[in-house]
Amino acid sequence: MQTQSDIRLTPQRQVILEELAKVKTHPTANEVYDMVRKRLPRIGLGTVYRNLELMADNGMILKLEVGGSQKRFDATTDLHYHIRCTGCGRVDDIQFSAMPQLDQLAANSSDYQVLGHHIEFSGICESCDDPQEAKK
Amino acid sequence: MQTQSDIRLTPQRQVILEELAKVKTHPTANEVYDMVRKRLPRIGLGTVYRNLELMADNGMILKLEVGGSQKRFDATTDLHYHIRCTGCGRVDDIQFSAMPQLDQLAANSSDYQVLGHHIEFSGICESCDDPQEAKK
DNA sequence: TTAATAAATGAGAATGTGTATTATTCCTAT
DNA sequence: ATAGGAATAATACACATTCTCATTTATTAA
Ligand SMILES: [Mn+2]
Ligand SMILES: [Mn+2]
Ligand SMILES: [Zn+2]
Ligand SMILES: [Zn+2]
Repeated sequence: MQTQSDIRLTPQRQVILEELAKVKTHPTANEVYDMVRKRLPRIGLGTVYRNLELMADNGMILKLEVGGSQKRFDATTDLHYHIRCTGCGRVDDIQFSAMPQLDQLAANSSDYQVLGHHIEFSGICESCDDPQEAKK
Repeated sequence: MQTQSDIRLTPQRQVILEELAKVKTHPTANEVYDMVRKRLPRIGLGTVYRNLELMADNGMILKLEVGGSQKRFDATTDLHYHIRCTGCGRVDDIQFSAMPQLDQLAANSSDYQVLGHHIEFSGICESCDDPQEAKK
């Protein structure tokens, strides 16, 4: 039995992990593809999707199913929350400490076996808040 | 100025609203389409999408951008939280009281103008937890 | 009431994200 | 070196959602 299964560290997987770890932007699969392609020009988009999914299943990275039409990925796997700009779609971390005790509350008030939770704030980021700034 | 703008209550919109209000299941656009079609057999799927979107923009209903590949809709607009079954995808309400003060916390720890938040729990629903039950 | 104008609809095409298929390449273990 | 299994690249496919536009329906102004 292993949740952290022994997945083979192919060159593609290594580069995907490294590039994802470099950024704090919670990139989409396509954005990861673009980053990775600079180092592995022949990699396929399917490989990126397949491996991001696989790494998320193995707990090596997080798959964020936030608002908007695309899933996003996060190299930081400890429980933390996010805010999404309704203007431009960017996703940033929210720094205050997580509240794992919420899971117990949810378990008490439902018939589910609760596995976890995520909080997604929405708002307007600095660039979108200040159109003058953007025009300059 | 009106957030709750004066949207015309066409027969299509009325039926969409009524059918959505009937259920507690947070249906997808397609599921709403199926419900509505029993009363308005000639309605177009595009009309359902267009009006669900418009009603959500006007605060008449909620659009839930939860995990999974489809958006879901909710006739209950006051702040409350949801849990999604990772087995079958169903979405239910979580009954404990909302925490609007979280928005202030998020505002303090970010550069965003915070507009709101949503909490999505994940877990296993009763039917999915009990395969025997499902087989019967 | 009627004519003009505007808004909404229905049908279907188009877009975009993500998944499945498959032949080929790459590892790994004998 | 060889055989079996795993991973990849290319591409086809699925499907949720949006877009386009001709037609219908509602509103407004004579
Ligand atoms: Mn993060
Ligand atoms: Mn609800
Ligand atoms: Zn923004
Ligand atoms: Zn379930």
